[in-house]
Amino acid sequence: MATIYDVAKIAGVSPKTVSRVLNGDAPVGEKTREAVEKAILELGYVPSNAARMMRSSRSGLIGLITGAISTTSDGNDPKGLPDLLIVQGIQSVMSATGMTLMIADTGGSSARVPELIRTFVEHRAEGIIYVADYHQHVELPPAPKGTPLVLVNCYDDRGTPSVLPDDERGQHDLVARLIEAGHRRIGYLTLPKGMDATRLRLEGYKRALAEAGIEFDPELISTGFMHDKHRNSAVLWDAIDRVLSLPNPPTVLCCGNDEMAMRAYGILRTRGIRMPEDISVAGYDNYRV
Amino acid sequence: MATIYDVAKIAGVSPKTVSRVLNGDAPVGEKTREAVEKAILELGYVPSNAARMMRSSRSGLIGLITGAISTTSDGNDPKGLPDLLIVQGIQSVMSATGMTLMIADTGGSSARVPELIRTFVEHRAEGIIYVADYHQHVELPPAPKGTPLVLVNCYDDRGTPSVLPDDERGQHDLVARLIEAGHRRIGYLTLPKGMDATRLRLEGYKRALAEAGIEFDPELISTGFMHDKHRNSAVLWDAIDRVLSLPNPPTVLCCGNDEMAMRAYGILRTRGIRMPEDISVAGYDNYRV
DNA sequence: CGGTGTCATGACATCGGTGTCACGATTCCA
DNA sequence: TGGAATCGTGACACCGATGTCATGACACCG
Repeated sequence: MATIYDVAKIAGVSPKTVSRVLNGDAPVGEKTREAVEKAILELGYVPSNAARMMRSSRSGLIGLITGAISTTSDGNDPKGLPDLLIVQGIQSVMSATGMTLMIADTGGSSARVPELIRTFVEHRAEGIIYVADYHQHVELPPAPKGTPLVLVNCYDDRGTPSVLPDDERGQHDLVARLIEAGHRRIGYLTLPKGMDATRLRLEGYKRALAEAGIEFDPELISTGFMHDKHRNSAVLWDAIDRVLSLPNPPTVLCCGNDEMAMRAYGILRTRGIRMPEDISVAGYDNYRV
Repeated sequence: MATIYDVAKIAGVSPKTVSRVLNGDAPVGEKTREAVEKAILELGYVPSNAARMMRSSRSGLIGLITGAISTTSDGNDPKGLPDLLIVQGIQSVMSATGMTLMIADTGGSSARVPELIRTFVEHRAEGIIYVADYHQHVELPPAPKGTPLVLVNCYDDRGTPSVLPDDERGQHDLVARLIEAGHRRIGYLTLPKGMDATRLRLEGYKRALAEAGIEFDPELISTGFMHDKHRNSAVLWDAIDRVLSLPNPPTVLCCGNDEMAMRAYGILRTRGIRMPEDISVAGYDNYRV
């Protein structure tokens, strides 16, 4: 691989002058510049990032750790946000900034995260982003000081900066809108218990009810989704059964994610229930099929 | 960020000895090793890949360019293979080899590929892999010699090594099996014309017929899928209509991808046609919902 | 007991760029 | 017209690792 010295020799100038042509950080004579550019093309010279980085101690790298690549094609996980879309967004911002985004996938096991962080630190990444599969609590090794770490879709105990979906607010707004549309009995098929999103959204649901002066009826709440995807259908059937057989059934079913909403359509239709005449279905998430 | 000199000073040894502890490439005294390891922990020292790379000229990096991340969540593209799965496979091999995989996404525009290749070359990646969305022909800038380039799901004119799905063989085997199962009239709903996969699979279809001594009937072939996803449904309806209204309709419908197969199920059911009593449906692809 | 080999370690050069400083040649302004 | 500012360029050191070679201390062998 050609070096800046090779280019300098061919162009008949000093390496430093070649560097100036490359970076445009100091004036260079017209003829000199042309000679250098010709030599660069001739050799197919590409500067070494490693050498450049050593001197300037700026790597231009941002590390992104995610499980998005290995988990996404299995569309059955309970997800808070489609993480691939997050990655896309980050990617587009990066390319606009001139930084290089290094993406590393956990391959599904979060145990590999520390190892990946270390690799990024070895490369002196100027920042590390960790995008979790779904809204959750995480335990990461302490970020080496000097390298900012940002958590997306998750948070830890150390107060590391994080970007989180506002599940409480989102659910609140949805329910508030349903109330505004005249609904008083709002069934809610939740995500599995124990997930942060589940808890936060339930809080949002309750707050919206409280604000409208409607009493909270725990009978209307049912878990409709499991981590174990094989049992999902049965669980959802049961949950829908339960709320529909109430003496005073809900006029709308609010679903914890869009996949549930899709399935609920099917289940309700199978039972001969018309939408939206008999009951409405609302979903809060972002799922694409 | 701490350097090897800082560690050496604290441990009271020379930098070279620290290097030896890190790499284990020469014997180091027991007590010395302990002192060095203690100093490393104390400083949170992580060796700089850039410096290491300069000396050894081995980057341990493999660059992967793909559009998988930005295009996949829109599940309506005609795909030859689910490229995310390919990326996953590569990732797992890499982590087993101790190499670091740098993934860069094209953000949908293949025009960004040369730029990404350059970035990888600047990082002195030891190999570059380009994974295309679907089986296709591509035109890439010449790979800088010394850096092996591998194309996946695509090929060029320069004879660059590539990994391709064997569409001809796969379709042939599928059709051969259908014939074996007793089918003689095999309808085929193809991918859009002009795609390599379409052409190759059609060849496989014809070869299987020829081998069984069945005459090829162009009436049984119909394009059932468009790049323009808005028109997909209409096109598929028409295609199915056409083949079903033949005087001698097919006993099985072979679909160019699994999405088509899924939709065909729906369309056929809507028309009151039973499967597999009236007609069978077969798909060849790998699509997950 | 001298010579040869292994062990443990350090001095020094080197990888390929860039920051700093120096220097001659112009240009400019008072 | 003389001193100052600017331009164009090169010499040199330096970033942080590691390869090469040298050195001193022992151990072993005949």
